[in-house]
Amino acid sequence: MKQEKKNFPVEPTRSELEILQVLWQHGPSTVRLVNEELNKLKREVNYTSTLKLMQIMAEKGIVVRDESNMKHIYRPAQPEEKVKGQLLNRFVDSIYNGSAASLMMQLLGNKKTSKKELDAIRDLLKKFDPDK
Amino acid sequence: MKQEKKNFPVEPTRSELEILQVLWQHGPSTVRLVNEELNKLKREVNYTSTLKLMQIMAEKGIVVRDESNMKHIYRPAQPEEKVKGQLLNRFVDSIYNGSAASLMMQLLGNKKTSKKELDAIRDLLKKFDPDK
DNA sequence: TTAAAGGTAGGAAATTTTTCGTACGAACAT
DNA sequence: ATGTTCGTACGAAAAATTTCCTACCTTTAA
Repeated sequence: MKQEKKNFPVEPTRSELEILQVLWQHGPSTVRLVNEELNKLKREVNYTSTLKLMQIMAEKGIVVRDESNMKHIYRPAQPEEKVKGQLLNRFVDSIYNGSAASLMMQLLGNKKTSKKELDAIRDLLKKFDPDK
Repeated sequence: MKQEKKNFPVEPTRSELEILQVLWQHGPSTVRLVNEELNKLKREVNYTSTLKLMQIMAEKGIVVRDESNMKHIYRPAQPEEKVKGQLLNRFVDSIYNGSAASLMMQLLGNKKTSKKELDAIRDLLKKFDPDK
């Protein structure tokens, strides 16, 4: 086995991340629901493919499942914010050499970041450090 | 072939990204140099493995190589900022549902984001929109 | 001129990730 | 009771990614 029940879970693959997103958005769910969402939002994928992937995720400890009923209910093993934080850290480290400021720079120069978003960011910053 | 010379290049895999990082840091380089950096910074990897990967990247159009000399020189096909911008967009979209503000929030709450970084971010924000 | 060092090309193995077929059990409507 | 629907398990194929072996060419030092 490559990785047991490490405190720090293995990092999700691309497909696994898609599944996590559905779980985050809908809360604990059945495979059926997740699969339907994936087909709706992403690409066409077979039910058993999603099932298999979620089973694997359960093995890896990325999700936890409730088997008390026939329809197993899956939920993320870690809090959403924690997982996202880890992903963000990895991202900043690998792409921006660990510099959050660099990332910000790019974000601000980004066409896709709207005026509204910018304002929201400014507010956040004020709230975070009022004396400035 | 999966993707020709699309204007929008295929997205790099994890390993390919590591190679890009070396190229970004050192400028156009030989396979030898890249391989040495990978071994120094990341994990042990055989010379020909790196070579092969870089050849594949050239095929995909992620990098361009100068074959005029025996020692081929590889360089990123796209400007660093552009590629990073694309990666960032994908990241924000997939993890934060497209909300740069959400990402910021996480960044600010992050232990790893130092005081220094925060100050830098604030400065950036001021420079970006002085009238505020 | 030969051996050693260092380069590329390319096939193929190894690994990881993704997808799906098949088997089989439980629930349910008829 | 029986067939249809809906569920899980699991093996394995398919696809994508990563690694390395081998062949062979060029340069260089002895």
